[in-house]
Amino acid sequence: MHGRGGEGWTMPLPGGAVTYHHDLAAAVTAIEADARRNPASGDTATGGAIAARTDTAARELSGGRRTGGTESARSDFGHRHPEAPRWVLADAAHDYPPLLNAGARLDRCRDLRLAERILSRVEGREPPAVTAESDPDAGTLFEREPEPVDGPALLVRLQATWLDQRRRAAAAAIPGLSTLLAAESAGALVAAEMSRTGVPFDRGVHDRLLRDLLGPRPTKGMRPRKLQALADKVVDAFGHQLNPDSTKQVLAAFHAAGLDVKNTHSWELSSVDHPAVEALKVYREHARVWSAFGWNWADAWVSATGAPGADADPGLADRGRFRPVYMVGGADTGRWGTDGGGALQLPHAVREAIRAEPGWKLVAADAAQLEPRLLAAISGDQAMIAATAADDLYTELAPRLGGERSKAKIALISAMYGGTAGDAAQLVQLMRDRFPAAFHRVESAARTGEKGGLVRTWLGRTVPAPGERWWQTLNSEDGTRAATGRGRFTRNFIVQGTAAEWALVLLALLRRELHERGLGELVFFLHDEVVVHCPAEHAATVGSVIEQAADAATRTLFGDLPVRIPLRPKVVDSYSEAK
DNA sequence: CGGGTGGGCGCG
DNA sequence: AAAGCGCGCCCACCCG
Repeated sequence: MHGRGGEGWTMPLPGGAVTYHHDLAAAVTAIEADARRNPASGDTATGGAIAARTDTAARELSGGRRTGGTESARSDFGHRHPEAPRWVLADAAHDYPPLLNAGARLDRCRDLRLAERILSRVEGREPPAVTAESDPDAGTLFEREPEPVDGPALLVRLQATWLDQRRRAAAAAIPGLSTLLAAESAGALVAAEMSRTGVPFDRGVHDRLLRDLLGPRPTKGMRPRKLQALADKVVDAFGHQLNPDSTKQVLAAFHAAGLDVKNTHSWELSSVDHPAVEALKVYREHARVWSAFGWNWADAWVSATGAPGADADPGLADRGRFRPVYMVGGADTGRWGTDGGGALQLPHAVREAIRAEPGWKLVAADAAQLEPRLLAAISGDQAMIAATAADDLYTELAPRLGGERSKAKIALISAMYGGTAGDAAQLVQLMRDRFPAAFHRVESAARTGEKGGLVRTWLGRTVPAPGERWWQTLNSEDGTRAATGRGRFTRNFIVQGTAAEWALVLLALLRRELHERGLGELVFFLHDEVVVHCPAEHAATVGSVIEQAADAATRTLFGDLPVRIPLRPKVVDSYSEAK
């Protein structure tokens, strides 16, 4: 055992002994280091009030089954230290930040909360709320009434939960599932680390952008000067007082002007001939920047860099870090969401404020046409897979999909989203004729969804089962509409969800490589793009590391299938220069 | 007054 | 109830 006398308890459990440590962060650091010095010591078990490592976990998820098949090798992502601990956490979003604050970094983990959601949906159920349990003998974290436990009792519960999940994952017999669980958990570590690191942000640049757009920061309760001028223009155009923020008042004003508009969406107003339209559009665009990403937002979400001496250096006085909170798997498709900070909706108008610190660079990389490339892969459509060799998939496919790049794009996007408007329906028919396998893949996902069935991503993430209400409305007009809507959702789910898991594997690989080679910090992730902040002299290396990580992610998911998913890095000083 | 909903729009 | 998927966040507005 690695538990040292007086630091905690050790107890034998069905899946292997676990040790509880009073000072978990210190234990983590010591055990991680020991695992590197002595990779064979995989039978050590330890843990703490919020984390447990089991020897069963270590064997199961790393060395033990490596010879038995490709699956565990995939879930290790080619790990250099396959015997290293995989920490079992009830909820990394809650449990990992304190460890980071104490200076402990986890190499890899199993996040029981995230795994529970994936497994529940695989089983066609909704995940229960996360609870820490009272009765240590009763079972898993996710049963019975919530009542907090800690110390050894929680360890027992963690152990039981892990064993229960392991059994259910095996019973599901989905080849990619353990890879998905590992990738989701790696994402939880990345998210916590990125929130802690933060995106390098220059408040001086942000203030200048806001001043150019809105005028100086107003006193509380007032509109900025330029925004007020836009509001006045709207009022003048209508010829009477109204609040441009009020949809109701704006709609009434258009009706009073004799214009029969159903709503005030910008696309609806595009066909309306009235002097207020242009002013209103500009007003709303600027008002959004002000309210959602203005000075108040920066006050709330941008904090000190944490770098020593930064406060003393007047040249760095405006420097800070944007620290949003990410929700791993926040969307049903597995995409991340944000719980404050709005990181995933950051408007281009303020991206210039995201700047590398002196002597450093940002390496921003995005995957071009990620979803159609993945559709090619998951459908096995040979012709479309061959086309992924091209840098621009739409241009490559244009001769076979309507002749122009823009038409090929509509054809593919409409096939993936279920679009029918305009000439989409006709272009989707071209998809059916030229790429039948890809077409059939999304069509069958839609049909399954319409009938209330379950569809899964490539690695096995599963769509939520329809609720009772859905079945009750089945033979009504509401039911028809619900079925159509669910078909569109499941159609898109298999593509968007597979893209999300490709990105998770990419993050896992990139995180480890950057850390092991000490190249830089992962600071931002946005569905299909990543940003690394690194010393200028490492920027070129980081670029190739990103490209290699993308290739490795593709191989992890699809093996030798000749699909190509390039991630093109760009070295910049400001995020606004990317793309 | 506080919470919930809908409109509108930012991002991919 | 949208041009077709997934989100978050702000405001106005409505309700209790």
